[in-house]
Amino acid sequence: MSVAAPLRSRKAQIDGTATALFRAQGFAATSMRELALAVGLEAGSLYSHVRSKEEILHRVCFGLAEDFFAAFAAATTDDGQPVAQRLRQAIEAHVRVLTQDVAASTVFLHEWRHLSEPARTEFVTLRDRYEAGFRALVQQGTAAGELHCPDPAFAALTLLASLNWLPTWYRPDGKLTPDEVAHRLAEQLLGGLLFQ
Amino acid sequence: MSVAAPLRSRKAQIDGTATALFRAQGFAATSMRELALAVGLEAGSLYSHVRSKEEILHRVCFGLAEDFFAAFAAATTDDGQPVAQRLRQAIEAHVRVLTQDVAASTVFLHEWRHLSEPARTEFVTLRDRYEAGFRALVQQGTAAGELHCPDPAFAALTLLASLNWLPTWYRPDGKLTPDEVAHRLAEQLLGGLLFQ
DNA sequence: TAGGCTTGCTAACGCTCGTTAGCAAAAAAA
DNA sequence: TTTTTTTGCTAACGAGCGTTAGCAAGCCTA
Repeated sequence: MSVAAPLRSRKAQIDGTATALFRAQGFAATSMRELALAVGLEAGSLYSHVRSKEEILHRVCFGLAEDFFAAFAAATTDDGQPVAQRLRQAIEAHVRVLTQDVAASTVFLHEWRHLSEPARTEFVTLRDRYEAGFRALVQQGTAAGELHCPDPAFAALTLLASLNWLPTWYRPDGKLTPDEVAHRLAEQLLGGLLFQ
Repeated sequence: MSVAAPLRSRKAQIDGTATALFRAQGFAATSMRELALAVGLEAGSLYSHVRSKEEILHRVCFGLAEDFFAAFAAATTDDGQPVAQRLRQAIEAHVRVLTQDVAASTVFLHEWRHLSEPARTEFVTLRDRYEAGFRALVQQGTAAGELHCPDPAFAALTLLASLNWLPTWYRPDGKLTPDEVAHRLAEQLLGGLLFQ
């Protein structure tokens, strides 16, 4: 039995470090030698654990996509409640995934462009399907008279937009817990800023 | 008098083409040879018009920063009106700058990280100062009882966040004019989605 | 017409990139 | 114990990078 068993496998450690570097500098501006140094290996040694640089990006992007879909499904399957409530839960679920791993979220949101085909197209398709889920909720809510907006598709788009800038400013060590951030965001987006 | 005088100077053409490439692929993933090809020159010839690759990025980032400051100032100097109205105008002004040149906006929002010091720090300082302008508006509006939010700083942050995702989805040839987009966004963010 | 700036070319510089081959030690499996 | 797998190293590959030097042709000014 090894005395100091690694908490994470080397592969997971490489993925995590790469994610942090991709976030800070971008995929293209991060070299395998840089990654190796951060992990404590030589450049060539990385390839004992990882097939290529892009494979890491692929895993991060599609891994997070799964997280988003799972969270959305869990938040919206309860059909008993009003649509607005389910939308609120979907918002909070989205924020929770974002805050859970800010680095991975940033990579998911910005670095997927560096995937080569066909992964890139596959990713965009997933992304569109996820957005369609939000759009459907807003549409149902509007139809049911629970929400008011001139254009549900537009509203859904800008709603997600509001959430997806979060990784650029959110700090895990800030004074608000992830759940508080999620709640306030949902409150502000659904209720608006105007006093009424 | 030359028959086919260029509409833009070569330098402006290079800046514009580079901006489009930086937007589509990122600064680091765009090579000077690629840029030269897109402009119709050889790689070395670019340096007759441009000092370095980073100089282009610098011009784009700081140029747009000026645009944002100018638009914000013009939108908020009229002290006669209520704060909420001035905030609405600031939002619409921000959106107008974003939509005016989506490519440059995207570079401004994402690629500034590739500036080297001291330009990078200088840029971040400008960005912070701009955000502080919005924060002050929201704070004044809340103090005046025109806006209701638990945390003005948080609200200002997420307000700008909502706007800054726009370049990722906005299409100039879409069915909404820039002014309509600006108006709807302001409406939705200030009024919220909930029917009330 | 002469001089100097502007614009663009070709060729090359030193450097870094992602990745691979070949080998050695350690760890796990038999 | 022997064998196999895992992990890591060094060295190097071909390619692409940003940038520069040196030169030629075209243009404006005098």
